[in-house]
Amino acid sequence: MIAPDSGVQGFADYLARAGLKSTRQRERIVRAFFAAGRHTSAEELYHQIRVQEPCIGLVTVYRTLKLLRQAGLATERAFGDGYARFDPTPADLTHHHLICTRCGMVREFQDKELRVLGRKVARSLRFTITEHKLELYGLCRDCGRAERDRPQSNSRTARFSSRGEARP
Amino acid sequence: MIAPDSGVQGFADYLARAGLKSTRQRERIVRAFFAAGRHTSAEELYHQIRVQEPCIGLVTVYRTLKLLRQAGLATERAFGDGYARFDPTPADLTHHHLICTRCGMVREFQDKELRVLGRKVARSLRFTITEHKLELYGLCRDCGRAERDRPQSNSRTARFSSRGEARP
DNA sequence: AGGATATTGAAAGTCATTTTCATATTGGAG
DNA sequence: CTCCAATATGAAAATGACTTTCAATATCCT
Repeated sequence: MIAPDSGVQGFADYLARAGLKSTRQRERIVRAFFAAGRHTSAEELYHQIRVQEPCIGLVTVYRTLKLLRQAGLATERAFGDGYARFDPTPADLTHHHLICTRCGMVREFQDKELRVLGRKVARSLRFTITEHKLELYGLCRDCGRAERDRPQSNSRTARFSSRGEARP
Repeated sequence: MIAPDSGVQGFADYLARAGLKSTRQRERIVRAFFAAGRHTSAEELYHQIRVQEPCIGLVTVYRTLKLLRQAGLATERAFGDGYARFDPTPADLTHHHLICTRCGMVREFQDKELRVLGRKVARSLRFTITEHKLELYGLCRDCGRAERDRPQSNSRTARFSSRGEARP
């Protein structure tokens, strides 16, 4: 595990190393990012920050998230709802996702064996892993039951979920 | 393994079951999809089909791919280059991806243990799996070496790759 | 301080994908 | 076979997440 603010510090280090400047906006965005938990979208971050600090642009949020990714501190995900979601990378290494294609719920799980296996395979192919994505799509318990009762819902545009993911 | 045309047949069944109509366009698109191999984008399919059959719209390709997904015959992927890619679902169950974030190369690999483990975990969470995604992001051998020689390339817009993935 | 260099945000642009809508096709009922 | 209601099609327009442009501003090295 990693201490709460080490991500913020890590980003500062990255900026220094890369000869980039540290600004008030970047600091606020990065702090909000690490405080926000997981599966955060750019827009969500933007609105959270705007509450206390209206003078910040969505553009800068996007740019800072890109930097976080380049620094290896953020992992980008795509669950199929059209938004890019970001996770702090350390968490990334310890959890995976089950995504219900019916109700959109995202459930996390951990499995050490899976992680170890993944690394082993990658190493044997001489690949240096920086990010993981294990995503299993299917039906959660409730939706699985519902589907068995009333099969073949021919609903239009069953585009995975759409906004509002279920959080633990 | 599954016979070459069983996917096409499976789609016909799906249409019948769902009360949808079978058309010349859908047939051509689905046939092309199953013939195309893996990681096919909508645009690629479109152009392949246009060669022999100019009277088909990109819109219909998108719509048919959505149906294929609803039928459980296609799996959507997002490697980070901005395109949605589609794989026939049976293949999906037998291979995973290593994606180089520097040169964009996509390499497939298989690992039975990984698959079995994933299923086991999902079952223990009472989740019915329909699709898999194990994607490992990092540096391929060549890029890993290059990166060690000339570290911290602060290049603008290192947005994963961009078009033209490497195929085996 | 002073100035080269990087950063910001508003507005405009991009681009894959979706929606609209008028026209055409399908397939079951009669 | 013919009708016709329901479904499909495609061109054009819309959407919407994300990026680029550019003039104004902030950072930090000396």
